[in-house]
Amino acid sequence: MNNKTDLRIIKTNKVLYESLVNLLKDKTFEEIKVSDICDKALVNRSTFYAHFNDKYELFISFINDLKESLIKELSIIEKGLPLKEYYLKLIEVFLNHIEGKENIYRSILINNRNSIIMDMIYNAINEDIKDKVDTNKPNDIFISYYLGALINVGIECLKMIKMF
Amino acid sequence: MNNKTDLRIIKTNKVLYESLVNLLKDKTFEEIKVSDICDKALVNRSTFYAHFNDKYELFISFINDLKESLIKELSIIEKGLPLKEYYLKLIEVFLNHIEGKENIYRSILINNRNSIIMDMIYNAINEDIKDKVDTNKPNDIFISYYLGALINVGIECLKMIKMF
DNA sequence: TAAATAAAGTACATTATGTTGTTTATCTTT
DNA sequence: AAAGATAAACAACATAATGTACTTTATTTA
Repeated sequence: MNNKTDLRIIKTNKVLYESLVNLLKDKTFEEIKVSDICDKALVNRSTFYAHFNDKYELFISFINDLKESLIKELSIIEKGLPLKEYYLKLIEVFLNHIEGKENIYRSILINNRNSIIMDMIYNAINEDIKDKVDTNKPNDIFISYYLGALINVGIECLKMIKMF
Repeated sequence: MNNKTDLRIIKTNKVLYESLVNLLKDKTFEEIKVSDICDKALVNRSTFYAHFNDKYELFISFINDLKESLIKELSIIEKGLPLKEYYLKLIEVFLNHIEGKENIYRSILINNRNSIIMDMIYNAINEDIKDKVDTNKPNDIFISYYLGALINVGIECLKMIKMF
């Protein structure tokens, strides 16, 4: 169950992802049961367990895909920028990223403000910033400050967009 | 089951709180079962359900207590300060608050970076700031920015202190 | 088209939840 | 200090969800 090119595998993974994301619009992650996911995805429960040990694994797998796409988008930022300029570009890239995946992020964040996804964002950006900017500031706390700010603003934007 | 002065009630609430916090040192909140909490607390499971509908209610009740103590500590900040000065005091109060409840916050945040507690902190401070500072900036996003930064720095501090 | 293998289907053991009713222990009040 | 009130323990049960094993069916790949 690890051949990434088999259409059947790709397909069930996809519908399971979609099912989970859709359920997240209405429910907390914790309220969602494996059978809910399978019902909505029209996938047999035993098939689910052939792919994932539990719903957390599904979720994390999904989040990792999100992370990859975020990393890819971050990669357009040049190396060696001074921190301030990097940060400005970062804001742009990050808000675009969220906008592009708006429905997904909203689903996950509205009921949940899910910490796993917060960590994912934090880590993705943190890796990028350490790779690209060489700052001499007392590092982690400094970066943490700006990333906390940025992520929270991202969430706030989502909330606002929701209004309309 | 609502008389807040009955010693029995106070006592079981306390041991349930403590039990949960201790379990959070080793496990994710989601991994913790009601029976785990009861076992560690030496409380019968039916007693648990006499107090709380589920483990979330216990957790939220606990978080609300934390919130109250944070609000109390915030109350020493004067009203009418300009935003910048308010923010400086806020940093001080908040970091002290975390330091005072260090074990609790570490338990909850290490495995979890729990979103419920993040929201609690965010809301407590947000209410305080809106009550005390009258700023004319485009409000929510602005505040969101600084609070995200502040909270993340708090967490980062906890991580660092953990090292020693 | 054949061989490989994923998905569906079925059945079962186990665990966790939530509820109810009874007995025992503890607390409050007078 | 005793009586009445009530919380906690205990026990039993129904239900829901998890996770696993095995067989059959359908799809995919080569």
